[in-house]
Amino acid sequence: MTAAPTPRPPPESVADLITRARALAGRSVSELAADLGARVPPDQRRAKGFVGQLLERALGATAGSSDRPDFEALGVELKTIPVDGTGRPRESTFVCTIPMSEIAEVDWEQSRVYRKLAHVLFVPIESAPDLPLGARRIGGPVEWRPDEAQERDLRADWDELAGLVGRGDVESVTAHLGRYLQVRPKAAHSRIRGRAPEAEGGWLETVPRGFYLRATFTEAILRAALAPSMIT
DNA sequence: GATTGATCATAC
DNA sequence: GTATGATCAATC
Repeated sequence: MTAAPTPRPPPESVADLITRARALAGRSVSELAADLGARVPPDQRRAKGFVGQLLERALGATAGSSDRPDFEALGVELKTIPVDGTGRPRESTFVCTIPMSEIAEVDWEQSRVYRKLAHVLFVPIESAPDLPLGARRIGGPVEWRPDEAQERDLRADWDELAGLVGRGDVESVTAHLGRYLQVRPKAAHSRIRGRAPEAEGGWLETVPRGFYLRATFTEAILRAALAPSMIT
């Protein structure tokens, strides 16, 4: 029960990272917080990123608030994902903000979405409205790289959505668009403005937006990991 | 009950 | 203000 924060060295390999993540499976948020010398926030409405940041520390993530992968040397991104009792994601998954003012000059392979989703370690977190933050348990990690079909679908979504923003139709982009990827506001509050292209060639001040993965998509990823051999 | 649009915490 | 980490809560 040491209270001093213990700096974790970064994992030396993907296998090392997964081994560490597996060692956390079954443990509760309060147990992990105690190990790291962190206090579990008393009001979970004000603790939205707490578990994700706790896992970063526990696993030795290096990127901090930079736009690099969480595990820079491995090129792996860490995502915690809240799941219900059946393992179904309870929320969409934030991917990245949209660089609206320059999105027209970016193609898929250069995009933040492509880079962020190239290699992800998902860590499910048991979650329910009536389950206190500290009592939530950490699940087994799921390493994921998009397969051919998944990348094709994500790219199609990105082409459509980024295309709309890039050609000045940002105001017509709602969260209804996109099969697996969607665009939603991403800001501290709705009065924040960013700059997006206007169809007429000028600039429009509008709320900053981000790309999110729909829960149907992450559900398929988690489900596939639980049924590794559906061939035959 | 699922989904969309809005919001919260922290570091720099 | 930027980025990171996300979930909340009003609405469909």
